[in-house]
Amino acid sequence: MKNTLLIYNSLTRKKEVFQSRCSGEVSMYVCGLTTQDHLHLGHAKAFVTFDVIRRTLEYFGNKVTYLTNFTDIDDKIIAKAKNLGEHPQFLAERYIESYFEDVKALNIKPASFYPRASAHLPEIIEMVEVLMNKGFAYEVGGDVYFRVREFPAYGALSGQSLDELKSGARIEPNETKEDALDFALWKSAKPSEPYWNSPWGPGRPGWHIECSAMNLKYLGMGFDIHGGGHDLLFPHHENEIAQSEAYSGQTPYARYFMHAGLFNLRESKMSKSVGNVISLKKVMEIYDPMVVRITLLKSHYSSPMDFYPELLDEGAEALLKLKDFYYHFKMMINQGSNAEHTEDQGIIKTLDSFVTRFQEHLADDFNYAGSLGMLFQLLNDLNQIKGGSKLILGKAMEEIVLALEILGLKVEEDKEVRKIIEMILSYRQDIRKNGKYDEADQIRSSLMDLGLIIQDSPYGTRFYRNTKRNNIR
RNA sequence: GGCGAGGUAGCCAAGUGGCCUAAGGCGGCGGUCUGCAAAAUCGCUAUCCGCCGGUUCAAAUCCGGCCCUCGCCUCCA
Repeated sequence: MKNTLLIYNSLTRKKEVFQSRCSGEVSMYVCGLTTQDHLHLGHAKAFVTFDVIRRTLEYFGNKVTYLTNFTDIDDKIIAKAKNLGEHPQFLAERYIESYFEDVKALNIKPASFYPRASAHLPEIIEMVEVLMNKGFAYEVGGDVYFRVREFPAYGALSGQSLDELKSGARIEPNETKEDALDFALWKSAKPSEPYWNSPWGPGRPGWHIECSAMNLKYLGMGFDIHGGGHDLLFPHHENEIAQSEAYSGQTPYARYFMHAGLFNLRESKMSKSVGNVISLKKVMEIYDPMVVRITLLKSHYSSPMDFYPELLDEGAEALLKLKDFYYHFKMMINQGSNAEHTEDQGIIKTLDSFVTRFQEHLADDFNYAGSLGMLFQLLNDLNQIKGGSKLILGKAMEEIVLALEILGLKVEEDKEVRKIIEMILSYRQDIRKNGKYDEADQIRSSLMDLGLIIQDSPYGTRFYRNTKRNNIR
């Protein structure tokens, strides 16, 4: 693609022209899950965002290496496992499984690798040792801390000086640290806690070091895009930069930092600690997972999103519109003629304009909300045409399918079940021809009770699954 | 206190100097089409982009001031 791709880079707080480390290849890392619970809508927002970013980069002709991690060593996991009388690794494993179920339902493309913190202890320990040798870290009673004052660029990402950070400090006083802002690279194990052996005694890695260690191992310094939720900007990403650049002596750690806006529930961020979480699995019991996806796609990735009661219903209606068009248009093509049609030239023009605008929005900092708007605009335009040649209508369909693919929206489902329903509908069509409307309406109503939408049209009867399960009567 | 984001129709939301007398989604009202239903379609639903000034031939978009909302600074996607 010849589009110049712009990316808002949190490092410079500006949109920049994207240039990857190697032309045609993009390496990206997305801070993944701390495996302590099921996913909620906030996770979905971040993960869907970076999935579309990845798909867009691929669409623009890049080969993308996409990493997302599991932080499966963590204080909360340990605490929760202890509560349940379960081994922390088992607990982590359950949530990893749950994660895979959810991201699959959301049609998030698989990552190239899913590195786990627990599988990278040697790399982590090596990093900490080097940081100590270079004077960037110190040990106190089995704990190792990063010495933030030794790293002059500390605070660059969050736009804060050390003193500013300190004055806002809600940091627990800790006598053992040289500076309140120093953060843990290694934590000594308390009795009965799981541990790994290290030069500083039994313990476990601190929170931030695992991302650095895995990134440096798989992607190397200066990889292209580092993503995550906006809540990770400080301290997590700030600390990652400090420890990675201090360790390697090179800069930058990552060329572009990108942050997805947070999902808020009634004015407070949806996070574990506040407890106002909407479980993704619960939402997906009620709505088609694609409802979640299209809802998240309706606003800019970097904007925060507020939850309100109608939010998902609106997405459900929007998805229905997409599905209805898809099946309607398919029938129209099937019954189209190969002959040229008076509308053909107009359709070509409409398509060209759509493709241009769709791409322009994506190329401008992945404005998928704008692109989705263009797609709906195209649907409205195509609904107005009286017909077209099979060839041109087919081309339009190809563009739509491609657009849906980039946005990761699946509208077609279960081919097997479709055959059975087609048989039923063909019977219904016969009796309709004979004027037996009461029975035909009865069949339609029964199918709708099963969660199907049935639409009679001059092209035949189309059907697809409803997007909201409690619409099922 | 510091840093950041934002205020666009009934709701959500894109647009950030002229293509804007402002996309798109949801909703509402009226018409067309239809065996019915639904979908679709047509018309109407912001003469205006938080407020006040300024710059400019031209501003929702730039500058200054004010008001308000949200997030981060503590574990979090």
